[in-house]
Amino acid sequence: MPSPQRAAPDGVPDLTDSLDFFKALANPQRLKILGLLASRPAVVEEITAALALSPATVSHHLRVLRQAGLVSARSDQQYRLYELEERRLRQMSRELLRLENLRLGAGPFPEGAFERKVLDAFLRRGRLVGIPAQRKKREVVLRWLAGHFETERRYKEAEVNRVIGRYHEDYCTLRRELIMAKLLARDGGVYWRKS
Amino acid sequence: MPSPQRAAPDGVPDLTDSLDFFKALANPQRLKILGLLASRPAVVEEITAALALSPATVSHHLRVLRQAGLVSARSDQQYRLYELEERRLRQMSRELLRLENLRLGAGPFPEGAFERKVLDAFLRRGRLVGIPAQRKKREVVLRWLAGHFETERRYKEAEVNRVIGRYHEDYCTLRRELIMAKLLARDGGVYWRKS
DNA sequence: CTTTCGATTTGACATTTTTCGAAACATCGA
DNA sequence: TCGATGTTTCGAAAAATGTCAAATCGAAAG
Repeated sequence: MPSPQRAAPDGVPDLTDSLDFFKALANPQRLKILGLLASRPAVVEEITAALALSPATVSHHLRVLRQAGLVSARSDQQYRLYELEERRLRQMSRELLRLENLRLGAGPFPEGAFERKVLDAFLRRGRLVGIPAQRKKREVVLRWLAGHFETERRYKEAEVNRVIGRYHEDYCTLRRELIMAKLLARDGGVYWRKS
Repeated sequence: MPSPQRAAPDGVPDLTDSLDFFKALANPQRLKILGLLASRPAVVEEITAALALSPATVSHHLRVLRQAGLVSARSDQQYRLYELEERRLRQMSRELLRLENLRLGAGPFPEGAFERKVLDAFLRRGRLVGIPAQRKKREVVLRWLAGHFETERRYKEAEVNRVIGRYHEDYCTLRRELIMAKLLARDGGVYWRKS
């Protein structure tokens, strides 16, 4: 069984489980071992002879494979017969296909991480200390700024200037940028928040 | 592109290719990166912010993923947009299912490796220097010995003893063992090779 | 043209992984 | 019981990998 003690809660596939699986496959000797076992079950010494490795090393590799659920072992006399677990291969093959699982496994994309970083850099005590030159970052700041306008409300130009002025002295540039970014719309002297 | 320069000859899947693939997946950070990219393409800095790693490290991981064919990169302005290569995932998912590939990748089971090792240990200048006590090894030696009898030919007991005697003085024990192992059959005083 | 910014490469360091010999187990044969 | 045999565990050395800071590269902004 592939490490049931750290099963993930409730449908969220455990990243650790997949990780063990891929780690087990991420080694040439272990791939060869699986290739051998794909033909038929075998005892340690046979694998040792086939790969020119020490018994200790082969035993180690088999342990890794066993913990990944890729092989199973039966004791026969003084021997240990290792066998490929094809079910596990099929299961992980399916797992690989469903990208949804990967997505959940890593958690949802932290949509705000980049934004937060930018705002951290450009905000001091709630005020903008600069206007990013980079388009991507500027957009972040502008979206943040637009968030301080109420939706469904119409502003006179002086009101717009005052709102922006709370965060930066250059309300003139910023107001223009907000318009260009289509975050604010204007009709005559009246402004309102868009989107 | 997944390293086309070391494509394996003629249908035999390259073990190295699979190895790169699994190595790329055998790391928690890289799994997370794939999880993020499963949602949507992203630039390096976004991933950096999401994983709390240095840009250098993220860049390194992305290189590994790219060489495994798992992601592709497009240059957009000064940014680099990384995208998940779902085709590659599907392809390897299929690959994983076909154990035949694994089998070929590692080469056929060297059926004689263990046998050769045993015979190496018990043969000196073409003669048996002992009779293995272990069942498995003894069977190897007996099969080898039986190979020196012609099929479809009937031997008198004296002939059997002479043949065995070429390889070991204790033809008596060995003859009995060959019978017990059902490699030789006897009817009255006449022997013949079986199987 | 110079500066800035995002991305990559390089060099160094710490951690992990692979490997083997020696010792410990466990089972079988005598 | 004892000795032999196959396997596993332990300890240590060697190799590979992950990480970051600093240097470098390339494109965009001023």
